[in-house]
Amino acid sequence: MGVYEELQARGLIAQVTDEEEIRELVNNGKAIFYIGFDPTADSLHVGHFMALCLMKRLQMAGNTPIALVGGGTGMIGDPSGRSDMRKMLTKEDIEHNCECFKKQMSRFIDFSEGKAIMVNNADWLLDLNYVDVLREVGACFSVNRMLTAECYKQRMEKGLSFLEFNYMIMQSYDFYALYQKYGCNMQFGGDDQWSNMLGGTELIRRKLGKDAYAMTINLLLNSEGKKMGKTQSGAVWLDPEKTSPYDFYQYWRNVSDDDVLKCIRMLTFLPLEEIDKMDSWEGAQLNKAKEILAYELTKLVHGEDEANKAQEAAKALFGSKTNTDNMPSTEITEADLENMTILDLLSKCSLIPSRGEGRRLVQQGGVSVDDKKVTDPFMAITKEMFDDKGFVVVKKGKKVFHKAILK
RNA sequence: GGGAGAGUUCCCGAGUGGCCAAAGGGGGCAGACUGUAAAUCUGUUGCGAUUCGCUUCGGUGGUUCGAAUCCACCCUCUCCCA
Repeated sequence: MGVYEELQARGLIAQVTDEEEIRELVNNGKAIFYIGFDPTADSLHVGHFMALCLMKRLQMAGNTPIALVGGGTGMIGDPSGRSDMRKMLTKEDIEHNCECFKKQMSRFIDFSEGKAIMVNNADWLLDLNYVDVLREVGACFSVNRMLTAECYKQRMEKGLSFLEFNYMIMQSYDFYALYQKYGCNMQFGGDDQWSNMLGGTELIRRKLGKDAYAMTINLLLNSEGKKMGKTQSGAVWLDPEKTSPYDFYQYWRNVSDDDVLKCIRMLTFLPLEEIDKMDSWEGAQLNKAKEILAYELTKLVHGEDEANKAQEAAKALFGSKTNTDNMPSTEITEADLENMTILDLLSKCSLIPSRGEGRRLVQQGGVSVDDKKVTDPFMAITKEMFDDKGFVVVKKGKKVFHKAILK
């Protein structure tokens, strides 16, 4: 089975421009492909992770990936599939984010000895001359056609600025530039990028009379059709500073039944035969599959050590024994203990956004300290509580554990 | 440039002088039930406090005893015309 068939079997492939040709190139390691990442934040997230995995799979099959960091396109902002305009980032932010991206990427992809290339489109986009670009590539685009593109649909109702409208042209220009510079013959990306990618193949055809190909991968959607990798507090980040390995593990540990297998298939590197066996799992066994998913992903993103720690911490907390070794923790001092109530402790550990929220939690029976339910929002936290072990375990709801360590 | 309309709490969306910290829904959080799932039911959801106070309805001023609600100017967006 070639890598193309594997991608297919994993449910990753969404759309392709020319199946036969792409299969041929990719399976024989002849593809030089690029995937673009716009620096919209200071860390990559789960959506990017899928693209990185795709890169890795193809790289392992002998193809050459080009990771493109969007220092130039980030200045514009991709309107694809969005109903509102992105917040404009400052140049400094973009540069900073690019650096963060580069660091994280090099942990996943092997850039040594020309096995992969990293580029930044700021290098060619920022110096473009407006009139030259209009004459060189602007003439190749039909506004009529562009306006019918799927990616602008949502914006046709709420408004689309000229700035964002040009995003497609910039991305097309990237492909065109990479084709000439590196012989890049393919572009991959999330399915929401389809229109932008077609713009590139079209431009290459018109300007150079050559064929280039595009392929999109399915977005990771949950059974309700929403993008996965998002929590109420924002994205699930790959940066351990922004989403701890434990939280990362927990996110996947808690996916719904309907989504486990799909996630394992799309995101992990487990052999397909093994995954197919899990297909028939139900009930408690299916719950086991979630554990596998969480462990595998945490291992991929944060390494084996962190994955083990996260798994042990989770097992200990949700199992019977109380192994507190790897629990998220906060240090408090003796001075903090002065007149400290449970509300103070909760906010010290960042478990509540406001004291009112904490009060409510206690009233509804959602807080416990060392396994004893707290009923009084003014319960004093005293030094004696820390006596035997030097820390106290605060539990919020059923799943959030935190260790307060007395320094 | 001319005309019409809109901007409300995390989101959608009611409210058009006092009874409004603001209906309803979504989402979130907590409780029950469970498999750390889903579904369901219950409670809760601006900030601080032991029956109270404080800050919010695009911005700035004004009218009024009192404004999310009325007036003026400004900003942003949508639509129609150019």
